[in-house]
Amino acid sequence: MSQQPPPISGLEDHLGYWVRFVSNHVSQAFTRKVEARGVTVAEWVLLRELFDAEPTSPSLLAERMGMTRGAISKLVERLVQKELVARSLSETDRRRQTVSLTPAGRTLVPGLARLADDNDHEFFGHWPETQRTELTRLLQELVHRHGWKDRPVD
Amino acid sequence: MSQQPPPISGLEDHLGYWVRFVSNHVSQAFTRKVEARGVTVAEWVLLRELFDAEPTSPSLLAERMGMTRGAISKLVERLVQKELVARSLSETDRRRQTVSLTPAGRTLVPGLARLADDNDHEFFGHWPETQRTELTRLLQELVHRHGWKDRPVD
DNA sequence: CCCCTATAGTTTCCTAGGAAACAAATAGAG
DNA sequence: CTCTATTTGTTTCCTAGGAAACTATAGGGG
Repeated sequence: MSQQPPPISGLEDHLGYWVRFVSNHVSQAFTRKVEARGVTVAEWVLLRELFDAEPTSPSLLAERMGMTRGAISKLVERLVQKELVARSLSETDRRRQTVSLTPAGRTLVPGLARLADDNDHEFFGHWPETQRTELTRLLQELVHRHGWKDRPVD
Repeated sequence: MSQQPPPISGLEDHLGYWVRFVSNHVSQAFTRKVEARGVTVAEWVLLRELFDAEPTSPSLLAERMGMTRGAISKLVERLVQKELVARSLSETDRRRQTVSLTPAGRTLVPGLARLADDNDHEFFGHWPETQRTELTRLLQELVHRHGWKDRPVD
């Protein structure tokens, strides 16, 4: 007949809290690293996307990255300013454009990929291989279960 | 004597990528839930903070939440507008203020805590208890190892 | 052909938060 | 006591991205 304490959970009581905690810090660290090369994380993702699938249209990039076309439009414009990416207009359909890496953009990607490797190693490198694999598997399973298709940007 | 393929890692090759992937989606889902109650995630964190440690100063909130004083200033102002939080001025030191929950604010917190519970259950509830505990332990270990003290907001 | 609709990309308006300059108040050295 | 340094909170300026309106173009039914 004792009274229950009111079950008001705290911030730390959720797994989502800890995932976000780690994610934010890992991301912020990566942000600092890439910004030292003059690029944002979203720009890195777009560049890496182009590296494999070039040329592409802004709409496809928007879909693949899970961003709006408006955001992609501005993102591409910034990269054009930095001369890492080039836009070209379709001749058959004048609505369409095509986005591709400039030589400078293509040259930049491997270095950025290395930064991502470093960042991952910095935070997770102390875990045994099996640990990392297991965690990756769990998270991938979650992503697959929910059918999420975008790229995590920001 | 075969040539090595150039080792340019892809986005999915990093554990940080998968952590961010899951974190973003879990967070976005939570954002939608709390916004249906008219608050943002940052506001929820601040309210939950006050619920246990009231009254507090904006500076302390900034420190505990890992945000700038400027951001807290605006955040508190928004919550004052929504009448969930009240500011009061110190009499002994006229620079200082004190922030506390209004009755409406205090009433709101348990419902929001329930939303957080729901959200966590929605994404992680299908895992066995041991799985969740193990993952939480891993992430907490990481947080502790790096001495991170802020609250993950956003 | 003409009109209606759909599509591609852009632009405008809005929000949240960081950085840094700022104002007001206090503390502390002398 | 006074002058300087520090602390507290605010404000201004800036950035990135979403939502939705907008422009230009293409496609398709009649």
